[in-house]
Amino acid sequence: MNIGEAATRSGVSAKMIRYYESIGLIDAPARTAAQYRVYADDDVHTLRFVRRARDLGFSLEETRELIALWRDRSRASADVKKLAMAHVRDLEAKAAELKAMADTLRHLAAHCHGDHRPDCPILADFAAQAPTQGKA
Amino acid sequence: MNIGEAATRSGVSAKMIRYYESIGLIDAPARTAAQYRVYADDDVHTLRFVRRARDLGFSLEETRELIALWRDRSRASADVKKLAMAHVRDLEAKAAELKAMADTLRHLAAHCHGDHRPDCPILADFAAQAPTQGKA
DNA sequence: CCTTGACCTTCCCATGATGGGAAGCCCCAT
DNA sequence: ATGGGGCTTCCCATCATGGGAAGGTCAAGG
Repeated sequence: MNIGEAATRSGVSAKMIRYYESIGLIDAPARTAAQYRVYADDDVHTLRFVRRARDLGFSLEETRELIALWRDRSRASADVKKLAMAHVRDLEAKAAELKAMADTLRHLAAHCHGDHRPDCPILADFAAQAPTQGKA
Repeated sequence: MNIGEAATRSGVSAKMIRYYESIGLIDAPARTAAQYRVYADDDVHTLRFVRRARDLGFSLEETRELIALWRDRSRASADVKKLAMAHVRDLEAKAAELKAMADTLRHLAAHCHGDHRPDCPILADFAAQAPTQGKA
């Protein structure tokens, strides 16, 4: 099949498929005489694997490692689990960070009248002195 | 003061100060005869405002709007609150998304032995068919 | 057989925010 | 006057993705 069909079937855009090939994340497929890339079902399978890893927030480099582990029949499941759990901690840390920002802002907004008056604790906070340390 | 001191005092790197100036987020400061940028206390104040907005996850474009609102004494606090709450929802949505990924992965990892054996439900899930729809 | 349109190819550019580093000038203290 | 640190501009890299141009290809229908 051509790249368009592989894209549709895998959920990875043709643009990205070419890119993944260029960085060596996936193997270069065979070509027709006219240089068209030709994919097999197994390639689509790999692309879906990549898609799933990306959807779960793994970087392309991490995805590269995951593919290697996937291909390596002799790897221990502990290796995979270790990588996965490290990523879980990353994700949770980032989520917590975003949540903290949201909470701070929500708190500031709660004290903002939100009416026609100009006074606003949100901007007042932003404009307050002290970068991080206390004491200007 | 020179850009280095403004950077230290505001918590914004000299590199970023120049960048913010180049995109018109902040005003171009006066220059010495030797083209050195000269900042006043008020400029540091603005830079700290930007820093705070960035720390709370606002994009530079949103920060631009916030500065405009900050400078506009006649704006209604409702305008600020609206922008802030929209951002809070953004942050919370992103946090929830990351949390969902983490939960999914944590769940998969929970079923992974994590020992010397090669079988791993994590990779098995990644390699499973079906992109998003059910049914291959 | 030729046209049309959908598909493919490569190549370059843009995003958003930031950092790194080079080449060259400037300023102050010793 | 010399040295070192700070300043200037300019270009490049990151990370993952999309947009689009210019040109070749293939299949279907007239």
